[in-house]
Amino acid sequence: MKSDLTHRGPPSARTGRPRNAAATREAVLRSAVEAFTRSGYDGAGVREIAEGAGVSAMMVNRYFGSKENLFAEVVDTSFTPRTVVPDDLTRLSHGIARALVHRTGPGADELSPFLLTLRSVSNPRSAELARQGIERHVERHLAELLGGERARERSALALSVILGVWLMRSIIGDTALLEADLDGLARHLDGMLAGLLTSP
Amino acid sequence: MKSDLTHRGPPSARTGRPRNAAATREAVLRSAVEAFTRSGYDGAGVREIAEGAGVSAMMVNRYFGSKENLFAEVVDTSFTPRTVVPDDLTRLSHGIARALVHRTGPGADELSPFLLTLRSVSNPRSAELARQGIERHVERHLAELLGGERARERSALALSVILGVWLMRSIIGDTALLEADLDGLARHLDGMLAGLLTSP
DNA sequence: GTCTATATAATGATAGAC
DNA sequence: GTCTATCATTATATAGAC
Repeated sequence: MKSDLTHRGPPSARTGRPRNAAATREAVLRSAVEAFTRSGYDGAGVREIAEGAGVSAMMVNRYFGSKENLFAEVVDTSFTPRTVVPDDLTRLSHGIARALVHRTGPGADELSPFLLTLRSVSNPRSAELARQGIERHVERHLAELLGGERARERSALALSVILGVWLMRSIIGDTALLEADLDGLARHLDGMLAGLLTSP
Repeated sequence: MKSDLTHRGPPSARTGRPRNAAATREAVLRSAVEAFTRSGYDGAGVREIAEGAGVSAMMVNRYFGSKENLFAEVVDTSFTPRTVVPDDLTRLSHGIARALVHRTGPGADELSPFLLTLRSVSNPRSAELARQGIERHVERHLAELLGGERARERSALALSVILGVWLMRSIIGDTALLEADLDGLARHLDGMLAGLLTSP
């Protein structure tokens, strides 16, 4: 059957994007961030990712070699902007607690490296890639910010709390946490993190 | 091809178990607990579960209707014995912290409702079933133990910490948490949980 | 009560045309 | 640079024999 260029065809016909390797790669990567964050490593298919980028499924392997390689790049892309752990130490626990409560509420933005991690840990390969992302990006950064003894360990523990709350509120949808008073929640989290983040 | 009863055939030939509906059901359920805990809802297949029980894949749907129904029973089975949250209030946070560190170390037993939950949250259906299991079993129990104001909310927050640590140590395998001094880790966790579990 | 065999759909990856 | 078409595999679920 001949292709109908008014409905199907190369990207230029559908998206206005010209045939361009870099632009296509970028579009696939962006679509992959969304799909993997929404459905996890196993739950997102290469067809779905390709469709989100307006290209055929073949392009995914063309530019990234395999689904696993694509996921590795997605992890780095997703962890690069820091939005939960602030850049300075003043009122660190307070800032993290507020951001955490705010970004795990209903209707919050659905693009977070923590969501990506939580939904991809059931597969050992993607879990390992997520581990590297966490350690190299947020954990190391927070540990440098903290300094003092066992900074790395305290940083990892703080991240455990962040991941646990993100899981219970955003993914599991625990009733008590979703109906809780937001200020009270933030106060509890602030208290827990403060004991961890202030040098022992 | 004719079946060779010395190698294949009904369960009585392989496992010594007689043809018995209740025993077969039980065997499938036990195998399913292991498989879902090891690989999560999407990662575990009915063939694999059936093989672990020494029966054919057909038996799974015969006795449980569908994979999803089977998972619902697995959640209840897995959450029923309480091993992390103790039954009395004395030194509650201390007991939880110690049990948590002990059961998330390398070589710890691999059968926990928290592992089952963490590896099944990427699928919305199994995540919802896990939510019900958490709320009806551990969260409610711990809240009753706590009493006081916002007991349910504080219970859910404590479970967030437990899940977060379990995730980072057992599943993600965070280097800093696996190499950390165990007593120091338990002390930090005790401190965080104590502020949460003692009435505000 | 349990089996083999099959229906149906979806997956990641690849070959070859244009 | 991108496509269509297809490969080989795997998934859950079901039909019918014994």
